[in-house]
Amino acid sequence: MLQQTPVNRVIPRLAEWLERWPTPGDLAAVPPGEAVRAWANLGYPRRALRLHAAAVEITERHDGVVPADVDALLALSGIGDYTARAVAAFAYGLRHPVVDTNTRRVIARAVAGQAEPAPPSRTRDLDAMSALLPLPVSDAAVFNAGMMELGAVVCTARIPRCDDCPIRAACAWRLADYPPYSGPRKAVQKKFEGSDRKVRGLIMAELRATRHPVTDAEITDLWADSPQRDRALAGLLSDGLAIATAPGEYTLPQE
DNA sequence: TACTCGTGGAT
DNA sequence: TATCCAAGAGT
Repeated sequence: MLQQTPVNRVIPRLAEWLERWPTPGDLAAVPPGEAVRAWANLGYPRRALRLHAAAVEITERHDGVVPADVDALLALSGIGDYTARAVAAFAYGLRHPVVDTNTRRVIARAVAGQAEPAPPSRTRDLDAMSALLPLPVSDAAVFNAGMMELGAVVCTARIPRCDDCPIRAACAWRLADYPPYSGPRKAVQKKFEGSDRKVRGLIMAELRATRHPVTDAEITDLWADSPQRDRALAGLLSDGLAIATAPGEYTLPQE
């Protein structure tokens, strides 16, 4: 849920989710569409599908217990470099570097003296964090969490609160008098209004809103541009977020 | 590598 | 109002 989604938006949804499905086996026992429906408006609904798939994989391959091994975690659906190490470090207390967008920014500023991090690089990011990680196992997990929290609360992207920063005296960016970012510009995010994402979101909201099949006519009412509408629906079918139960009738995936 | 994938709060 | 950007992953 936290992948590309602010923590405060996740918290209430996570609470509902864990009450309904306390274990991977509980989630694996329901159709994937139920996970997509409960995902509600968290965004990127493919994550719900992958989380359900991971629950099935954990149930079948790991006796229903979330693995602690990073490679075993990486093999699960929807679990990548960040999430695998976050689970190993925060759920199991193991000593692994955990690098998210906040950590990358703190390292860029406090260590490298740059206003913004370079584009994410698995090798460079993990190496940089490994070099900072305390040796004691119990300290490592706290440090991982502390770097993320510092970036999320104090060393923020837009307006960093340097006056409140506990490491301001040692910050390389501050010591260099806040030089502006000079590296490669990150790709600008495309406009959401009028985008395929917008149309996919409209169709998904319709599918979530009812347990009856949604018809072509209802989907047509959602968006006027038919090529774009067709493209969005085809994409959802291809992703497995929607299935055709009959010609011109669609639901969330039922198995 | 570059692109795609939702949604909504903050500025 | 428009832009930014958020505990990334898959292809």
